[in-house]
Order: sequence, then structure tokens, then C-alpha cells
Amino acid sequence: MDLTTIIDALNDAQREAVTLPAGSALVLAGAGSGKTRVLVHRIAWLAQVEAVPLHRLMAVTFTNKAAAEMRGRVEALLHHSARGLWIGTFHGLAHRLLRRHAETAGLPETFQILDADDQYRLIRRLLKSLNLDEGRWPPRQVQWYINGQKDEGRRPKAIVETGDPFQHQMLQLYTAYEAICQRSGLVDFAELLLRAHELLRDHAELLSHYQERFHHVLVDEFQDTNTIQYAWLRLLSGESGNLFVVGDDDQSIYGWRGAKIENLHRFRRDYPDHRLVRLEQNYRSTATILNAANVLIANNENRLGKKLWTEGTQGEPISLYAAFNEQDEAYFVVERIKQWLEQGHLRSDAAILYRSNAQSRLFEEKLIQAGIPYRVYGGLRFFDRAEIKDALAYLRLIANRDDDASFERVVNAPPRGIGARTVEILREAARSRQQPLWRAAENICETKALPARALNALKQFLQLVDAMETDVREIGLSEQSKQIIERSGLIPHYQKEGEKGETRIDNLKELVNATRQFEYEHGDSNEEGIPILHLFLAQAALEAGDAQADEAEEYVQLMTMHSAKGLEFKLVFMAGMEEGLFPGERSLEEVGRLEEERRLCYVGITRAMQQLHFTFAESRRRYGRETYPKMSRFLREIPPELLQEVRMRAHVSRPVTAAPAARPTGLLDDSCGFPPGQRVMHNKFGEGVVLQCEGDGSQIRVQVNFEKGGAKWLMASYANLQVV
DNA sequence: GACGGAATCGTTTTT
DNA sequence: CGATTCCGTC
Repeated sequence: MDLTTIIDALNDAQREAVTLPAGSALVLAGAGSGKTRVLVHRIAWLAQVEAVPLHRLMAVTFTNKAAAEMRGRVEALLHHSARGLWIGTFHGLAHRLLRRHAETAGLPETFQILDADDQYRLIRRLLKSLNLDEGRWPPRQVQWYINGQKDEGRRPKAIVETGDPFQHQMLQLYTAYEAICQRSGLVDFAELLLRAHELLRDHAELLSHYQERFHHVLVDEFQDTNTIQYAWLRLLSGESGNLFVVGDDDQSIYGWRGAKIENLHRFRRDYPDHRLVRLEQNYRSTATILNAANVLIANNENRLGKKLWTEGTQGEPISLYAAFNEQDEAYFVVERIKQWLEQGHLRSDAAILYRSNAQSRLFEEKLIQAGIPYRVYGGLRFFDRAEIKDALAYLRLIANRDDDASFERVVNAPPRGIGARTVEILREAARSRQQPLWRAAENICETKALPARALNALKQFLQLVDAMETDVREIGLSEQSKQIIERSGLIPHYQKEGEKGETRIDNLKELVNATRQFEYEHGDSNEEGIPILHLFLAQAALEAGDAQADEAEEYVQLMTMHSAKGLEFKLVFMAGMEEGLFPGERSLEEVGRLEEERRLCYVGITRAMQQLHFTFAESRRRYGRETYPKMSRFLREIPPELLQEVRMRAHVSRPVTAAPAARPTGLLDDSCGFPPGQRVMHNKFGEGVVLQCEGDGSQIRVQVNFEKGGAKWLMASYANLQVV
């Protein structure tokens, strides 16, 4: 293979990043600037030019989708399989390490992964067993606390008591929770990362083995890493320091769940010799759209700084529709989509983005009325469905009897006469003897501490699971799951539920198909000696996400702005652009949250390739009440000349000129000093347009979008602005 | 254990 | 408003 395939068709910045010498590097990759491309080509470069064997490379992503895409593109570029290349999510790779070294990590070989829902249930159960009031100690909060501590790499022992009773209680719960997980062989998502980190940190020989093995570590979406993930990367990249990270501080939208944008700054300090490359040329959006995005994001402070540009055309203005109410808003959007489709465009090129999932309903209704097929992202995923989790719980119990979470889940599902009272006794016995529920149940069957009927039912349950295991030991995974579903009695149970039960039964059949597919993909070649059942269960927990992605289908796309990250659409609607909704009222409380909302808006805008529409409702029913929200501040931050207000009924759009008079609705009006839209002249910066003002008296600050320098905040009393 | 009425409560999400 | 959870009754 020759070099040209790898570096041709890259722009200068991309090529610079791809061909950097070994060492640490930070690639600041703006939206649509070819970030995945750089990662993929970097891998190919290292493999082909630097002659680094693929198995000495590790690439880390956040989603399975990104990992799969990257692997596919590497293979396409190299024209051969990329087996041996470790590429996966943080969680997936951590899981792999823990499976390989379960014993060293202090875990049973049979350990199982606890997903967020399992974790929540386990915590509720814990609260109950400790007789704590759920109202006073909300399980969600406990869960948040525990995960937050783990994300920061802190074990209970490392937490210093402040004397705060709340903290004290949380700490107690964290400790108790850990004990349950440990004796049940359960590992939650945060624990995967923490354990993997500790495994490497505390075992010098393992650490040096992996440090030696991985000459290069590449990281995608680096701005989303949390403390423990960063620590993990530091450890792994170790001495060589060959850490190649790609990220965009302006697209950091997961701070609320532990992502540390500071990691970008930390990286710069911790790797003083790193190379920095900015990817600013955008290949996705029109100049108008990029302009709006640039000006908006310029309102954030502490950016690493980046300005997207394009060689492409100006494109159409961004439209702004002030709807009467939320019905009208949905109607408008669907009308526009109709027109777009009439022009012969694809449904899948159009997306409706919103801040919160609840907003999808109205759009769905109107789309149904219009007979336009659509797809809503981010609903219940296949492996999260109750019936699937029930069936999986049986499989998990077979793999590991100590799994208390699964035991509780199916001990009386379907109902078999083991009621709350019996389970209560079991829990108590388990707690006092520090045993898993299964063991406690076995013991209780000996002691006759139960009424005959319950005892009988319990014995039958224990026998059922044991029998399932013996009968199923020698057969393939799909056959196993099929038999277990049948013998569990779940199907007749759901049959009683009528129509809803039918879909559940269909889903169970689908589960068998999934196991068959998994078997087909993984064959008998048990990866590194790990039983296929364990591999499947881990995948069910870790890759529940994109199980049913029928990308080929033709649907209008509905999703939150969060889930839109990484995607692009020719036509984008950003709906509900209202104060209180976006930015949400809660994001005003905490400092930093508003900036994250603004980044989210930036992410939304930069999804659009050709056409962008903003909509908001002047009246919106929320929680059954009529509200009259104001237009989102984010829209005020966008230069008016980029926006075109739309009145739908006449299908005439009113061009917006600089003069405020051209904005009769007064949407963008503001009461101080210079009206937004006013053209002004500054001695140093030249001509520009006023975006907004704030403050009063001599403290008035004006934000001006200069033709040369972009948006800037100026003190009106010093700036000596001249009206043009 | 199933059912129904009352009470409660409302971001964002991947793993 | 509407989904989910809780609690009391049969």
C-alpha cells in the first residue's frame, strides 16, 4: 500500500494531525471537521508508515456505534481485517480487562454487569432492608452519589467524613452497596472503570505488560471523559506517552453526568510536550449556519478557541418561526417537511431536534396525521424491556447463583407463591449472615423457618434453576435461552396479559433470535476462554444501545439535541427555542450549566448541512398549565441578519434588514443603548452589527458582531461606537 | 396477587 | 396534562 491512500484527500490540518510523530497530541476538532477521518487515518498511518502492528494500538470511544464505525473505516482503508486492534468503548475495554484478570481484580469469574436500572433496584432494596425512608433518602440521589464517587475514583474508605449527617448516611449506603455487589459478583458501569483502573494501578506487572503492549492509545470525544477515564488513559499510555486525543470543548454536553471538560486543560498540563492541531475547516454546513454557530459559542468563556469556516456557499438564511402555541409549532414543522419532501428529498435527511423527549409527542401526532413515516430516537431499548430483563435474569442466575439482583427479579416472576413476606424473610437471613440470597434460601429450606406452602414454592424455584442449569449445560446458547424461556413459565404468564403480553412474547422470541445471531457471530471460539453465555450477557448490558438500527429505512428523524451529537442532516428543525425550556430553567441555577446549554445549542446548529429552522411557541401548555415563554436567549445571541422571520400563513417571508423597524414583532428588541440589529462603527474593529446589550448606566455592555473580528462584548461608555 | 383509584412528579443519556 | 408509582381493597 502506498502513502497516498492515507494522506491524499486530507486537508493540511488533518494531514498534520495524521502524520504527527509519536508522542502526545491533542486534536481540537470542530463539528464536521473530519474528526473520525483523522482518527481512522492516524491508525492507518501508524500501521502502514510507522509499521506499528495493529495489536499494539488501542482506540477508545464512548459509544459502540462509534467504535464499530471506526473499525469498519479502518478496515476499508487498509483493505484487510483489523482483528487484533483493540477498539471499543471505555466500558467495553474495561470489561475485557476484568474478564481476563477477574481473579487479580478480586472478582469471581462469573461476575455480571449491573446496568443503571438493576443498580437502581438494588439500591431501593438496600434502603428497604435498612428501614430507611425513600422519601428522605431518594434512591436516585443515592445512586447519583455512589456513581459520582466512583467516577471520581473514590472508594468509601477514601472519603473523609465532614460531620455532615447527609454525607454520613450516603457513605454508609455506599459502603453497604459495595458489600452487596461484592458478594453477589455484580459490577455496575462506574465500577467497571474504577476496577479496571485499580487493577492496573495496583499490579505493576500487569500494568507494564499492557503499557508495553499498547504503543499508542487514541481517544475519541476526549471532552467527555470523566476523572477515572482520564486516570485510566494516563496509566495505560504510561511511559511512552503516546496518547492521541481528539475532542472539542465546544461540544462538551455531558458535564452533568461527570464528564470533565477540564481534562482538556489537564491534558495540556500533564503532557507539556504535546502537539496541538486545530481542525477548523468544516465540510458539513453552509457559511450562514457556521456563522450563527460561531457567534453563539463566542458567548462562552474559557474556550480553547476555535472558529469554523467553510469553502462552501453562504446558503440560505436560517429561518425563525414564532408559533402561536405548541400545536402551531408542530404544524409548521410538519408543513415544511411536507414541502421538502415534495421537492423530492429523502425523509431521513430531515430531523426535528428538541431539548427534552416529552416534546416529541406533538410532532409525532402531526406527522401521523400527515402520513409521514418517522422514527423517534432514544425510547426504551430492546434489552431494557421488562420481559427481556426477566429472561436474562434467569440466564444470569444460571451463570452465577450469587447474583442477588437477578434472584430478586425472578424469584416470583412469574408469580409462583413466593410473596413479599417470604422474600422479606430471605433478605433478613441473607443480611444477617452476609450471604447471597440464593445461599440464604438454601439454608432456610433446611431450617423450616417458613410456612409449608411458601417453603414448597421456594424449594421448587431453587430446583427449577438448578435443573435448568444441568439440562442446559451442554447445548448452544440459543437453544439454552429458548429452553429457559419455556421452562421459566414467562410465556403463559404474559399470555394472560392480553394484547400487551403478545408483544412481550414476540420480544422473547426476538431474544432467542438475538442469541442465535450472537452464536453465529462468535461461533464456538470462546473469546479467551470466556463462556459464550457470559459474553452474551455482557453484551446485553453494554451494547443495549444500537440493537435495532434499521438505518436503511426511510424516516424523518426525531431526537433530542443530545442524541443528535455526531449526526448530520440536510434539513434541521430546532424546536422549543424558549427560555425555561432551552435553556431549561434549572440550568440557570448552577454556574456553568448555562454555558453547557449553549454548547448544546451549538451542537444542534452544527448538525444542519443546508437548512436550519428555529421555532418557538409564544404560548405553550406545560404540565397542564398555559405558559407564555420568552424567546430563547440563544436566538438573541445569533446575529439578526442571519435570521429570517417566517410568517407561515401567507407563506411570505419578511426579509430582515438591519433596521429595528423591520422587526415589528420586536422579538429581538432590547431596551438599552443600541438596539439589536443596529449597524455601528468602531475605531479599531470596523463595522459591525449590535447583537444585544446588558447592564445600565455607565455599565452598559454591548455585544457587536464585527465583520472582521466576529462577536465581541464592549463597554458602551468606552467603545465610542458610531451609528452607521 | 390483581385491580383500580389516588397521589406524585415532571431535563439531557451511554455504558 | 399524562405517565408512573403507591396504597388499599377484594
